Amino acid sequence: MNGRVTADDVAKKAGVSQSTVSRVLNNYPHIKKNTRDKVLMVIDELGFTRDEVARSLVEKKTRSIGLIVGDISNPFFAESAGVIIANAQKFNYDVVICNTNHDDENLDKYINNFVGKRVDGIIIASAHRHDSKIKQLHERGFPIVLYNSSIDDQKANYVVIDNIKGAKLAVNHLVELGHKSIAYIAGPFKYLSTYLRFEGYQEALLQHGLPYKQDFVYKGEFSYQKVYEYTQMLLNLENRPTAILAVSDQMALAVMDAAASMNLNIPGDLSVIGFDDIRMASNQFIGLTTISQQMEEMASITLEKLINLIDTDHGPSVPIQIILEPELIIRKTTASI
Amino acid sequence: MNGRVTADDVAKKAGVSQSTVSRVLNNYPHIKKNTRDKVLMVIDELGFTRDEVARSLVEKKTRSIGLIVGDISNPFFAESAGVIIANAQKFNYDVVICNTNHDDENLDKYINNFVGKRVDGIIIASAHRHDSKIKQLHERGFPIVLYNSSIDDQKANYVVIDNIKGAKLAVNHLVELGHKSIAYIAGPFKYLSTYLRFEGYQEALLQHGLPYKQDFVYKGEFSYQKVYEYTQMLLNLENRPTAILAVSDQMALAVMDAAASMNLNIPGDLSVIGFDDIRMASNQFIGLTTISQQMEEMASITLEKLINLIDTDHGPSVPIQIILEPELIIRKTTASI
DNA sequence: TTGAAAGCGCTAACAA
DNA sequence: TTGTTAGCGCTTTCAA
Repeated sequence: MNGRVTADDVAKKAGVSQSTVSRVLNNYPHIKKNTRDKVLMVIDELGFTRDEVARSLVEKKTRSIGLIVGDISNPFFAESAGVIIANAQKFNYDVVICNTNHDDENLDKYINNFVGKRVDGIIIASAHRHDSKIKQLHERGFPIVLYNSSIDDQKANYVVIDNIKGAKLAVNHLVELGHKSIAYIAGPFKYLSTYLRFEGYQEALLQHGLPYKQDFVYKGEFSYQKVYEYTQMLLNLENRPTAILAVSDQMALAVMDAAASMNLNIPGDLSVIGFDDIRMASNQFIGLTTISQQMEEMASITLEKLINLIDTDHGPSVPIQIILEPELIIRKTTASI
Repeated sequence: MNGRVTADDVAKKAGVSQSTVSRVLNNYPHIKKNTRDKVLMVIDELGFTRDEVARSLVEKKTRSIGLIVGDISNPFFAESAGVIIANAQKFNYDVVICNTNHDDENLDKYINNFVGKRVDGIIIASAHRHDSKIKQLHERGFPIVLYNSSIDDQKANYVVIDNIKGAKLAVNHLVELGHKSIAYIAGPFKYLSTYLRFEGYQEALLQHGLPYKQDFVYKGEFSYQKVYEYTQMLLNLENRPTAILAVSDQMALAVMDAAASMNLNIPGDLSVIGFDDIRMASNQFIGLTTISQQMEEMASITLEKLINLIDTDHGPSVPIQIILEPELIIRKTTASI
C-alpha cells in the first residue's frame, strides 16, 4: 500500500482544509451541506479510508479488545470466543485472540503484547492463579476481566460459576445413582477454577463418606492423549472406578473414547460426566451428562462488564465479581450402577 | 490509563534524548553500554511499554492480520482459526477475527474495518464468489488470500481443495456401496466452494447414470435447525434416500441427529457422509465418514502465503492459487445398502 | 462554517 | 555515540 490516500489528499482535491475533511468524517454538525457533499464525493472518488491507527493515536482508543484463551481447539474456548466476538461486533469492537497453549510464560507475554498494542481492554479465559501481571495491570486501572478463571487477589474482576458447587452437583448425581468409586480427571491446579472443582470433588466425597483415592485423580495437563491413556490405565485396574468425572467436556470426551476403545459400554460399564456443556455434549450420539457453565451468559456478561469498564474511564472501582450458578444436565452417559 | 508513561518520560528520567530511548528499544547496535543500561533501568522502573500504535503509524505495519470467517461456532472454522492463530504467533503476528454469520453485507463491512485498522493482511474464509471489494483490494496490491473459498476472478489468491473432486469421491464411495438414491445438503451457492461441490455431486451422479432429483438437494442456508428439519422431511418420504451427502461435517451432524431422532440407524438405515474432517468426526461415537480438506495444511499454507505477500512489499504479482487434494476418510457412517 | 496549528508517541535522517 | 528535528495521519483547540 504505497499509494495510500490521506485526508490531506482529499482536502486538496476538494479544495478545503484537512480539518474540514476530519469534521465530515466525524459527522460534525455545523458544516455547509455543500462542503460536506463535495468532501464526501472526493472521498468516494479517491477511495479514501480513514487511518484508524492514526486516529487511535490521538483518541487513545483502539476499539479492540484482547482475548486470551488456553486452547482455542477446545470447543469450550472456541464457543466462548464465538460469543465474545459476536457481542463485541455489536459494540463495534474488534477482538484479537491469543492462545497460551496453557503455557505460563505465554500468558504474560500476550498480556504485554496487548498492552503494547493498546487494546482497550482484555479478557483472560485462562489466568493462572498466581499471575502477578494481571493484578498489577488491574491496579493500574487497566480494564481487565477474567473469564471462567481467577487469580489469588481479592480485588480481581471475574465472571465464573460456582466451581465447588458444580463439582459437588456432579458427584452427588453419581452418588445418587449408587456409585461409590468415582475417579476424577482434574487437570493442572495452576488454574483456580480447576483447583476449586477438585475441592468440590473432595468435599462431596467426604460428605458422602466416600474415601478419597489419590490414584483416582489425574492432575496432569489438559492433553487429550494423556487423559486417554490415563483412563485406559484406570479402567484396566482390578478395582476400577464405576464412574469418572472430568473437569471439562473435552476431557470427558477423551474418557469416553478410551472406554469405547476397551469395548466398555457407557453408561452400562462406566458412567462419565463432564463440565462445560459444550455444544457437542447435546449431540444425540454423545449425550454427555455434564455441568453447564452457562457459557453463553458467562461470555456475554464478561464482555459487557469489560465494555462498561472501558467506558467508565477506569479508576480503581468496586471489583466485578460475578458467580453464576452451575447446573446439572443429565443426558445419557450416567446411569445407576 | 491516564498515567501512561512515554519514551519521553523515560528519556528525561534517564537524562538522555528520546531518540536514544527509541534506539535501545530497537536494539540499535552503537550505543554505549552505560547509556543502554541506564535506559533499560528506567524503563523497568517506570514500567514503560512502547506504544505500538504510534509505532505502527510511522512504520506502516501493525503486525496483525485480519481473519474473516462465516461462522466461528462451526468447528471447521474454529479449528482453522486455531491453526492460523498458532502459526501467526510464531511469526509474531496477532490475528483479529470477524464473523460474518454468512451475511453478505458483513463481509464488506469487516473488510473495510480491517483496511481501516491497517492490518497487514487479510485471510477470508468465507468469500462470496461475486464480492467485488476483494478483487479491488487485491488489485491495489493489498495482501489478501482466500481460504477454502474463492471469487470469480482469475487473479485472486486462494488456497482450497479440489471441491469437485472431493464431492465426486464422496458420491463414488456411496455408489460403490450400492446406493442409488443420494440426497445432498448443498447449502447456499453464493460460495464458490459450495457451488463446486454441488457440481461435483451432479457430475458424479451423471457419470454413474443416476438421476438428479431437485427435491433431494437442500440449497438453503447453513442452519443446523433447518437442515435438521429438512432431513426429517426427507426421511419421511415414501421413497426416501438411502444416503445423504453433506457439504460440511457440521451439516452432516445435523443430518445424523435428525436420523437418530426418527430412530433410524446409521449406517444401517441411512449412510451419511460429510466434508471437512473436523476433529469430532473421528470421535468413536460419531465416526463420520467424510472428505478431508487437510484443514491443518490448508490453514498453515494460507497463513504462510499471506505473510510472504506481506513481506515482499506487494506489487501485483503472480496469483497464489493452491489446490490441495481431497481425501476420502471412511469411518462408520457409511455402509453398503 | 471553516482554516491554521499543535500534538498524540513513535522512527529515522541528519548533524554534531 | 548521541541529540535535534521532521514527519506518520489523524483530532481538536483557537481564531477568524
